[in-house]
Amino acid sequence: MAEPLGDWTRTHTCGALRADDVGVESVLLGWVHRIRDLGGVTFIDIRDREGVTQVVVRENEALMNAAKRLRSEHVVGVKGVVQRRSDDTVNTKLATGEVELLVRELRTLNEARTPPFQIAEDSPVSEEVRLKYRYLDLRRPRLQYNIGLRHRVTMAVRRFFDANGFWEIETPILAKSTPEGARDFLVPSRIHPGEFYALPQSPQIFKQILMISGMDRYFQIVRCFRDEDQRADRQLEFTQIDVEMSFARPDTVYGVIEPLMQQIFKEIGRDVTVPIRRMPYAEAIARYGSDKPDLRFGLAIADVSDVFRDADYRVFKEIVAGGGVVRGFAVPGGNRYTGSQIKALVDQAKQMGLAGLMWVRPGEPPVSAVKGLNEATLQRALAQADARRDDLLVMAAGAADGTSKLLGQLRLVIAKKENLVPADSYALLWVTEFPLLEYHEEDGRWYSMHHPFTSPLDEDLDRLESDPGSVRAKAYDLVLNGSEIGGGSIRIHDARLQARLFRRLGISDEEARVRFGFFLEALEYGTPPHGGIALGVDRIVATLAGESSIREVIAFPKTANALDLMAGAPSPVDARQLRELHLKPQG
RNA sequence: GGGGUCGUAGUUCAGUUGGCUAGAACGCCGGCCUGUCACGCCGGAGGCCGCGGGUUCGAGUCCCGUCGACCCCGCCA
Repeated sequence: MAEPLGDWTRTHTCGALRADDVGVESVLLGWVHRIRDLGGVTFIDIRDREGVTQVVVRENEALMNAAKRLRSEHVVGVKGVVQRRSDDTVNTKLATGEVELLVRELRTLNEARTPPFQIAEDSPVSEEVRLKYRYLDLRRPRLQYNIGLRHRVTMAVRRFFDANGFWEIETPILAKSTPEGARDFLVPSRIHPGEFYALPQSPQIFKQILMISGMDRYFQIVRCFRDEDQRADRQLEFTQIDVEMSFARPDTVYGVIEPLMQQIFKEIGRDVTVPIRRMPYAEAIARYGSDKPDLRFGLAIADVSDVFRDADYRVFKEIVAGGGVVRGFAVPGGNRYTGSQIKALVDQAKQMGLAGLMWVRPGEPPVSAVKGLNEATLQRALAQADARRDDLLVMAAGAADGTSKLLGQLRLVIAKKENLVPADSYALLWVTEFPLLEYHEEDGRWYSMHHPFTSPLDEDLDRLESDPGSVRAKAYDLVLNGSEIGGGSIRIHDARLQARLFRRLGISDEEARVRFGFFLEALEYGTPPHGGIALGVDRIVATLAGESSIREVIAFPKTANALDLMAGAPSPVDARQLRELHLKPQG
């Protein structure tokens, strides 16, 4: 039976009491964490967000009876006196473990049904059950920590930007659809039949306009929406730290974001060394087969094409002669692999799409999968790939980017399988000089790799029409442990260049006007050079929390199937609502 | 859109080749216990084996469909 709180005021949280408080009268309010009923004495652990405190009920029959009726997760208030625990009963696992509260009054403020899973521990529970009872899961230590960490990170971000002259400015959630890019979430307009707002995929155009508006330095911790399929690191709605600066070069952006990352990592007690390493996109692809290389471990890919240009191995020789490459990397400790282990590796590679995987085992003489290769060739390959005595060199041949990308995937698989990823380590990296454009075979046109407002590198600009694939952009990604946690660019601030780029993208002047007319017009009213970046809060916090899914750092996430299992969204709506919005169900 | 893993007490799981009267641990309920802190001890309740079909003398187990969770590919300017 629930009792009123009455005139009780909380004097301490459940994480507050210390030896200094002995003798103090205290009121604690919280949930029943655990009960240990020993017959003549009952210990109750009371929990709130700040911690757990042990309270003791004894000697008072009415209190003892009341305590008997308590169950896990009931909400209680206790009033009593703080007393020191005897030396042999101090609990060093609790921050409050030197003291306990001797209860004089007990109020059951609310009862609780038996929860579907244990709250007091992070015992394993299926994600389905956890998501349905998210409010209970959020009480457990793991999510309490994660959500608290997220709060500390976003607060650190706000403090940082405020201290550095940035204004937090809100941009519309009901925005205009820009079909380029991800699928938009559409919101039907009641007032304008047949017309729609779109939820922002990012506030890109608005923040650029804010630069035109002379806001100079902007940031926003902002929700973005993309109606695409989910992943462990992707939700329909996610949160970005959106940043834009006037008069910025890439270095200006790095110079702001690097100390920001230092502040963020401080929240988990980690230092970040600045400047953060930088690597051009082309190198990332060649050496790691990825535009977001995980640099917590080695296994860098080496090009050994030269070794095979004239070697007695027709397959590789012909590939190299045809403009292809031979690339590979050394697997640390791979020299001790048994034949079946190597076969498993080769099978793995084939499954991932490599035509074949050649291997060389160092030794005197080296042993190779391919017969007829002379020792000198093998030694040269081993040396070129920097393979050590106990390594195993694996190589593949084919087109440069494709081969590296597949080797890059193999690299990740092997690193994971061989435990080569150091626990508790963080590797930050700027990937720079992304290509401006990429060609899509399906419709035979060029698309922006980042977005159509990205500025080309000045020195590549004259190839925009003649060799668009070779034009690099003033675009950069921030990579943490092989995960893309941010991306940005210097923008085009010249209306003529912007129009030229739209033409390159096959967007007619007419089409550009319909889609971005207001923005193109704005560009003509004195746009400062500007640029910025957007960082993924969910991914950053997940990595800092050691979580592999961003669902663990979002209070109310959706499932991979885009459902909110707790609230039951999405759901059908009344016919009346549809009518007001001028919508008709299909079929 | 495609591929993979999974679905059995409240929870996490076990359940050989089809033979089950479906088990364990934790949780839950009752009792005992005056220094526990994952308290301990004794006892008890609890199952549409996700759902719908099929094969079979017989299905938790095999087959088909479906729903749901997770992972991956496509997709994510």
